[in-house]
Amino acid sequence: MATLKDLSRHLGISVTQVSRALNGHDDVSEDTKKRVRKAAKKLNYVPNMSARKLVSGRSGVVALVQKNNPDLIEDHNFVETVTNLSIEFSKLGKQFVLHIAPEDADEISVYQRLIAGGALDGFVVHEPADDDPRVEFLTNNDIPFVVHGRTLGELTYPFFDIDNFEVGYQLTKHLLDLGHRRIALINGPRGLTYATFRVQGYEKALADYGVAFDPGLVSYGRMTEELGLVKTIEFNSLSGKFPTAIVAGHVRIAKGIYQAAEALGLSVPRDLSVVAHDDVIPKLRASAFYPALTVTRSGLRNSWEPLARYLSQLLDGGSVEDLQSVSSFEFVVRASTADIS
Amino acid sequence: MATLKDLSRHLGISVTQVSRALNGHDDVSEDTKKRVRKAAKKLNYVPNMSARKLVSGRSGVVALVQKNNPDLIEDHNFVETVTNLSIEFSKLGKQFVLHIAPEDADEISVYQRLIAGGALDGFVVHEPADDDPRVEFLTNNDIPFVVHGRTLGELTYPFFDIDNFEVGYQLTKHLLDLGHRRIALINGPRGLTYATFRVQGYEKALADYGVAFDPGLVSYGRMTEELGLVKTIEFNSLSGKFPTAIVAGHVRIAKGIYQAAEALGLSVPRDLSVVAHDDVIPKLRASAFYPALTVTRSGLRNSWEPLARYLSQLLDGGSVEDLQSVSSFEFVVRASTADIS
DNA sequence: CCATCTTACCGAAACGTTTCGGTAATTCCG
DNA sequence: CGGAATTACCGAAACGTTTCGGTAAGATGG
Repeated sequence: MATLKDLSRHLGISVTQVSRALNGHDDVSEDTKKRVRKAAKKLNYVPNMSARKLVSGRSGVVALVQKNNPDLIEDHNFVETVTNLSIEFSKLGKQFVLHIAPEDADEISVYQRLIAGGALDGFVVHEPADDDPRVEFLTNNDIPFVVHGRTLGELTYPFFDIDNFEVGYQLTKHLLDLGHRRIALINGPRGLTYATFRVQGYEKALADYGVAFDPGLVSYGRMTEELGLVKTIEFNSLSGKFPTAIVAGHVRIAKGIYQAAEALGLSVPRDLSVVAHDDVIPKLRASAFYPALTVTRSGLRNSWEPLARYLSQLLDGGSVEDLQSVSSFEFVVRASTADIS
Repeated sequence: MATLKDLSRHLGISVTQVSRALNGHDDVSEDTKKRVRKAAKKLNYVPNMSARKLVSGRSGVVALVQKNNPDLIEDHNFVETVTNLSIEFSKLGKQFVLHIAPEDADEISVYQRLIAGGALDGFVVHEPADDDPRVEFLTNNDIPFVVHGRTLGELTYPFFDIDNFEVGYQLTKHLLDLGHRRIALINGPRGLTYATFRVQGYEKALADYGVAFDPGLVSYGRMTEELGLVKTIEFNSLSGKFPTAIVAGHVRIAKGIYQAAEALGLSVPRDLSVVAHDDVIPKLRASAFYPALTVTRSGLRNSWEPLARYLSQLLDGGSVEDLQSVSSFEFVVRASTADIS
């Protein structure tokens, strides 16, 4: 474990110059920089993080805090988020810590405790709600964070999101253009911003086509196959009001809808049109559905790199405006919708 | 961000005494300790990790290093390990970092780099091989680590494992007792210690019953449904040598065997007996198989807590002998085997 | 040629904690 | 009563880094 002092002694120059040389400051001659770098490599020098952190006040560690729950490990979305953020932050030379808080913990106080000791520099906030208390807390306390998605309030923080209003709008519009008028929506969990945006897009499309909004045709829940299955069957029990088309918040939900249709003896797309949003999960290909599923497509995998980068840049003093993006999506028409006009 | 100096000033005693009071040293009066603790709470004092680490040489961070690979996120076992270790280390007040190394990286140098900066205190080694280079490296360099499983060499490190030799032995013996003589084994990946132990147990049982060992009846691979399916069908193409029973290294493999049996028109257990080892994965219940699967059972979930604790205790100077355990398992007889004697 | 600027360097302080060595004041014991 | 032990405290140094303020030596310019 060589230190700066070792290098200094070895090279016959001051610790100051060694430090500045390695950090690329400009009041060190090129020649000295070269010599220092060579010696550092030779002596296998690695900067001591704790010391660096002590003086800079930074730890180089970022975290995602998640309340524990029994289904957490089964939550494919969550697992993918954690794994990929871990990879991306590794690339940026930062440590990414998953901090699981006890199920009954007050999340806010967990953030407080973690930040206070200087053990952590910032956070990634996952699945934000319309009016998210975590975002409010972190903002008020000037704690650096980045959001995967966004809240409905003022956007004073870095985030990466896709245009979920437009997702809801386009999926619904596509069905309206085909003549559908009874269109159901099986959305994500109520209160999460992406679900809110999607239902808003859905409502706007209906309004643009002069179709009345029927709250009975909108349902919310965790985006699983089961949700699609159960809700579709529930829609069926609405006597005489079964929708001719369903917008699904996720390909997984659509899978459940297909199952329900089969159970109910309905044919997709003849009796029921289905569209969904596709996050591009490797093991769940919308194109492999039978009939192939029409989707808005926007790879979740494109979000990890910007998320990690945004937080990193924020910590390096980047300005928030440069660290926000709303990514777009593709519309992929396949075989799961019928023209009934 | 209150510091020790703040507390010292506030209480009118030296920084030294404040530090010692909070750390429970015995040359501080009970009265002072109480006052200090109260003030610490009041001023919302949280020790600065970087400073503490700088002097102690410890960072409070432990890691699991894993080479990236395309299937990593799909690897349920891996994900469960990471999530649960994260939870357990959180409980112990340590940060657990998952460090994903690039696919082409030299794992050893990753360890070296991480440990050198003082950023990490120790490692968890996952899925050890018979003669694991990571274990060798970490041992030689006196870097603290704990192994999930163990290697074949000298056990000079903390580990938590189950008795996989006995797993192999008991599963095979059970089939032998029922009169089976052509018994196949579909094992985990070749070279991993648990797979090695299991095949040794399998061979020993055969030997004890005077049955010749046939290498053609043993196969290795990642423990997936697909492996069970493919290998069973391959066994079938061995003309006239189809086994009457199969030992599966994992319930998932057994699932594939059941599928293959169905495809081949074979009935379990009439035409083919099946036994497996059961890690007790929530979504994969051996008792829900039809026919219900006979297994050796040993919950993977019982390993996280000891693993985290062992590493923690090792870092606190615990002696290795107290930090090793080979856990046992239950034998659960169900309906997947037939007596053919 | 003198003043100013630039280049390349250095010493010392600072970050917040732990710990080593030391010291008064009190208690104990024969 | 006098020396030894015990109790409760403190100052200063140390961990390894960054950075602030300063300084010589040489280059530049009018």
